[in-house]
Amino acid sequence: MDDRLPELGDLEHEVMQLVWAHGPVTAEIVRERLSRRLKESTVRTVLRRLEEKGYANHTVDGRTYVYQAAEPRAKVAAKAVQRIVDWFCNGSIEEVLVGMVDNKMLDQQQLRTLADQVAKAKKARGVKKE
Amino acid sequence: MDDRLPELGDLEHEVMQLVWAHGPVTAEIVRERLSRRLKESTVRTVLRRLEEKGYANHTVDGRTYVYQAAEPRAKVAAKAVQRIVDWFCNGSIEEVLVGMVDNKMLDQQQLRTLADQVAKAKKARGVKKE
DNA sequence: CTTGTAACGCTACAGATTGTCGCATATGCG
DNA sequence: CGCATATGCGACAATCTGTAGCGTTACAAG
Repeated sequence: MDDRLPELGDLEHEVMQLVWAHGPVTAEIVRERLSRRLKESTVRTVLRRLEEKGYANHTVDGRTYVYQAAEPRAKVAAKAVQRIVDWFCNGSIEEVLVGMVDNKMLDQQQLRTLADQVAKAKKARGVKKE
Repeated sequence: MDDRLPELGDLEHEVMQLVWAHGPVTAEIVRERLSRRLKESTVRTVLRRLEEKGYANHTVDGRTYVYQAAEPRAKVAAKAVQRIVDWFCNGSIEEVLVGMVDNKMLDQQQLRTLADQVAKAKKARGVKKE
């Protein structure tokens, strides 16, 4: 339930973005929305590999495969960040965040807002647990 | 000044960790401290590639190359995180952080401590800046 | 100046990824 | 029961990475 998802290539990433943003999709749909114009088989291969990697699932509707994200985007992003943190620092998120502030990527006001937002979110759904 | 550093392989990463932790080092030093026992040429290749990728610099001391990190670890980590954020979300760090909280990777207390720490750090050295 | 030795970089190479397809195959619809 | 079509599979080239062997160069001793 906490497996390390493999990294994605550019195309794979673009496809996942579509899946996340557009909800359940077919290879055809993805193909249309994609920036570059590719053959269907190409799109299918990517979708299949995405599923192998654990990023997506598919259900069958008639003879059509419908893909959807296996995990919400935010969760995947969070895991990715967690990995960065583990990799570089001693798992110290603080160090990283401070680094971001140092690099003007995030200011303290943003952090404060964030903290509140998080607290609120936690209270809102953290209570009912799961 | 804000170039996207290429990603690192496992060995490259381990070497960078040594460089960051151990300060200026020679290929020999790295070789000794490394977990796996490799040939010197292997270590040198890695160091050279690390330099090509912009992670390290080297100066010459006599006939010996001395490598050191081009950028502090925290900064690189911050950039990596920033990339994740840009890649996955709309650049919304909040979304990612909230996701981390949702996944029990970070609790609000930690966030609060962090916020304080950041504020303090900013006051300490942020004042003399702009 | 010649030569041995140590420190370098260059080139290679195999294995894993990733982007891209062509093609044989399976299957629902009319 | 055929046909059109949606799928998967196998392939291939380009890259990236781990790992080295080797030829080259520079400095110190003879």
